[in-house]
Amino acid sequence: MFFCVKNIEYSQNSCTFVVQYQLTCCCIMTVEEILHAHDLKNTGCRKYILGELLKSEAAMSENELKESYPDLFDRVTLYRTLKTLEDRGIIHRIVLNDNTVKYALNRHHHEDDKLHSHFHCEKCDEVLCLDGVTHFDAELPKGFISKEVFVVVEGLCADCIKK
Amino acid sequence: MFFCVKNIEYSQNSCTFVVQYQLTCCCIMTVEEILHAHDLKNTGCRKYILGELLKSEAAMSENELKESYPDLFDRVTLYRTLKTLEDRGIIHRIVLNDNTVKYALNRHHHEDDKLHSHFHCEKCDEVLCLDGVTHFDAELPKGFISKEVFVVVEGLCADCIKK
DNA sequence: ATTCAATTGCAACAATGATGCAATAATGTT
DNA sequence: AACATTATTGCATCATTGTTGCAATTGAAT
Repeated sequence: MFFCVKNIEYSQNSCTFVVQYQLTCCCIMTVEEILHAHDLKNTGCRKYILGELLKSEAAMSENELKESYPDLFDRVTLYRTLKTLEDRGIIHRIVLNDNTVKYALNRHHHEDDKLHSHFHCEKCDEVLCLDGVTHFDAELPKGFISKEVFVVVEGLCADCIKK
Repeated sequence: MFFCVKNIEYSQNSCTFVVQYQLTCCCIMTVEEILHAHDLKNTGCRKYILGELLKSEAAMSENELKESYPDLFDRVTLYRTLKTLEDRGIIHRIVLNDNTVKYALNRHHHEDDKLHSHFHCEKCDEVLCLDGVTHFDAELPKGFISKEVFVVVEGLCADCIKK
């Protein structure tokens, strides 16, 4: 199955991230279309989570997702839906150094990405995906190979410095 | 309070890590002496944890620490002891991308360290502190400042590649 | 040996991850 | 528009981990 966005053809398997990037950043597609593109049913919880994440620039925790409507969905439903969205490559989970977890949309082309870096404000707890240029080099012990690198930069965001 | 190791004087507050580094890597001091240097009582759980971590090159999880003697200490005691040792700067906790936690000795001079990087073997689950040269550069949004950077490199260790 | 503060074990609770199962909802078909 | 089928949801439930209070115990200074 192929579909076309902005005159570029993508197979659904190999390039959904690019499509989604155009979606979320250029607002060409709706939540429903994202789900359809990934062969997922248009259910309430999925629409809600994607809607919230699309509205938010920052990554969101399970609690932050529940904030607006605490009892809209069962805890397990939220948990399973987040897992499904993660498995399908629509969102990713970010594990912070304090052991908490946040979720964010995969707004970019992640397929070949091996470096996942995020910023965590120690004051307001906001988490952002670092989309700018990021370099990482580590000297590994002999014979070791690296596959993926996860980085969390802890610091203060611009808003919190002002205050 | 000052004390002397290898003809170099260190104030206890500012340089305990250096002392400890000499300790653990050069085997000048015992577990008891480490505890004494940090003004901590010589208790069973502390001696056990430090002993296990000193024996092990890799970081250890709570379960790995309990493996040899499952019922030697209460779960809460282990938890609190790990916290004490972390608070005193003797060990550090490593949060992996799968949400699990491991602990390792602060074998190096960590005071000015802002980059904490670890290797996690996806096959055998072993975690090592990356002591070699490690560089990290990230372009942060305008006005943001970074304080600490936590890195986890996921991959395969030499032993697991051979197999 | 005594004393005092620190440490430990136990009970208990919260938060989170995870699974089974029956009820319900979403989509393609008639 | 109703139906059938499969996926999704809510509920019950359990495991694991983080956390605190309190009374009993232990470490080490005297």
